[in-house]
Amino acid sequence: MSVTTDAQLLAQLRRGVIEHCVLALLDRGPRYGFDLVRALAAVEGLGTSEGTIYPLLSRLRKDGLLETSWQPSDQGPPRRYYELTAQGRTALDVFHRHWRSFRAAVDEVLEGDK
Amino acid sequence: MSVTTDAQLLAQLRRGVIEHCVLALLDRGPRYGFDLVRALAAVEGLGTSEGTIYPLLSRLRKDGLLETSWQPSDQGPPRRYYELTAQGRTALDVFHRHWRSFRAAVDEVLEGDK
DNA sequence: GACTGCTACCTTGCTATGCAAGGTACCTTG
DNA sequence: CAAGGTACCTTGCATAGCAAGGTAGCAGTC
Repeated sequence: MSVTTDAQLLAQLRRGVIEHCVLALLDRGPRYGFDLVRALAAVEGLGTSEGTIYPLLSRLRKDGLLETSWQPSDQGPPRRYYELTAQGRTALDVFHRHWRSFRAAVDEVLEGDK
Repeated sequence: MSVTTDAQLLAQLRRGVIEHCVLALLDRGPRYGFDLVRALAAVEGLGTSEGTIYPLLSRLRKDGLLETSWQPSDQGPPRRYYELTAQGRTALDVFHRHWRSFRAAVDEVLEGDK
């Protein structure tokens, strides 16, 4: 048992990145939760589920990184749109820097001396 | 409260990567736990503690990715050296591929349309 | 109107795992 | 023998992804 599967491996990688991928997506314009799930699913390795996204969006809102507004839909129930606050944009910038240096660190260890 | 701190941000990033960084380090030769902690601490962003490493090494050993042997030290208590098994090397290769594609996915989302 | 299916929201409970803190023990130096 | 560094390991907590389940609006079909 255990012996990390591919799925688990990716799940672990997503951790701590998804949050900021959501911010990055919202940096391009407002979006609603269900749509974010689809957008992430379209990117290999970032696919996730509603059980991940909704609690995440709640948290980001509570932390003041996102604002929301309900809007009716042409076809279906109303949607809750999320958009970045100034604080959210700052957090995204901070992450951006961290990501670059982190990525380099991992590359360094992985490629090492090969 | 909450509002992810830099430390927490990095901790989340490390998740799912540390495990394979350890494998990568051991791919260059056997090493003991305490030394791995120091080696990781030397890489910006990958610094972690014994409370992380020892349970991790145990798990990897249980999963058959590592083998261990006790060896006396010149100065101090005996050391438990870890080295990769064939299975461990395979796991490292698998991760390597995942990492590259994951890294590209995140870059794509982050850089997006800027 | 009732049924089906899609869209869209959200919550509960489980699990994995990083880490601070604490504990044990070996060895050397004074 | 006391102190300090090295080295091992465990306990308990907090976080966060996710499967599964729940609610409800809307559209099309019979």
